[in-house]
Amino acid sequence: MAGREPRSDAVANRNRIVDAARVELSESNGAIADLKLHAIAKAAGVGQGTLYRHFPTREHLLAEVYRAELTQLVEAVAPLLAEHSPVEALIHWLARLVEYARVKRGVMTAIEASAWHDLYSGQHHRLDEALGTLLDEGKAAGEVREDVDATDMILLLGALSRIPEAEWDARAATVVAVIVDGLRPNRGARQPVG
Amino acid sequence: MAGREPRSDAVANRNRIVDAARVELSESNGAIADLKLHAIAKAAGVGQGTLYRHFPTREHLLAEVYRAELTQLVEAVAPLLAEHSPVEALIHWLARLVEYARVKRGVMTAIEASAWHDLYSGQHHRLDEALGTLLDEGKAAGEVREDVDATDMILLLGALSRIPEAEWDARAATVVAVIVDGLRPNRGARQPVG
DNA sequence: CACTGTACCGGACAGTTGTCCGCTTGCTGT
DNA sequence: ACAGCAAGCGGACAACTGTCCGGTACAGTG
Repeated sequence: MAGREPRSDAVANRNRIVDAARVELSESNGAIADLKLHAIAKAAGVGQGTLYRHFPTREHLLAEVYRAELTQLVEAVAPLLAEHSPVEALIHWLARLVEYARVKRGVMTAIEASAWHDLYSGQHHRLDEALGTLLDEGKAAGEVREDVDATDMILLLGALSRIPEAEWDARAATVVAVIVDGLRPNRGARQPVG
Repeated sequence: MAGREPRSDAVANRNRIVDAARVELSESNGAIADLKLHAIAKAAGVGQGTLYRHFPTREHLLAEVYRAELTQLVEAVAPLLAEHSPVEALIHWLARLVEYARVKRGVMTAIEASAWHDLYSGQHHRLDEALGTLLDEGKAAGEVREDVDATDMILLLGALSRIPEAEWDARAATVVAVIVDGLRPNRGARQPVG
């Protein structure tokens, strides 16, 4: 099941690619779309083939660059749940997500794409689990509607990744507020037409 | 303000481009990303330059292809508002949007991109107006929170465009339901952390 | 109808993404 | 040590997007 240890040069190359990406990203000031993969490969001293073998898509690379942030987000769930009610924990967690994304907009892209893509490769991304846990606790407490799952949340939160820099402060909070309010258990008031 | 009448050959070319795009789109069965602009230009018998002059981005072309559908959606607002309460009108309208998008997934892409892009060119897309009207009526009736505007809705509805074909039926309704419920006036229960 | 300017045409071209495949190199067993 | 081999490398290559500009032809004018 475990396959085999990766070769040492493969590991080294992988690290150099991520480092190069991080540098490019900080130099271009977080403009995700401006990442030139060819340039990254060159900066890392590897061929494009190597880059694409390690990171099939630009998003996989992004997710790796932001792994530290994503890990922090995942690990923040447990303490939040210990201290707050499920829904409050979710609200706090989303506030933290927004705060991260405000500074490093790339985080949102990484979350959206990586969690989504991993879903389709049949693996559970840790972020799915984080969101899933928050939602499940909320459902158990009767504070969250039953028909929403982590994937739905990722889809909805994807809206954040398309807020332009200049409007972030004005819109991010509103978008999150609408989503959170929409998670309330449906008391029959507003069923969509059948 | 009106500039000048477009030249006859320009009009003819524009039409042939849209027709060619429609054909390609129906042959590739609605796979938006598979549209090869080069191929469309060739099929229309024009150069790429001509294509790009008429439609600066792939989204502009898409919006034109789906203009009939978009117009129908816009024009459906008034009668819905005449017959239903604002929120019910909105719910019906969204149901209609989902129904369109179920068959022609490209509609969602067209809506998202064109409305969004037009917003930034300072023009009001008709779809913005449609959504804006629905929201404004809802606000006036006290049924919709004050802090949401049409742009927020477009951002949120963008979630629909990223639902994979296979999961459309399972997720579209849920996503819309969450958004609609989230539009309720906030009664102070779930303010995001300040 | 000839004339002129200008809106428009269309393909060449440059930049980027992503794939492919012959060559190289680290690992493993002897 | 050393040989064999699979994992891995890297650049050539193909595909697509979007730009640029010399040439074309439409539409007003005399």
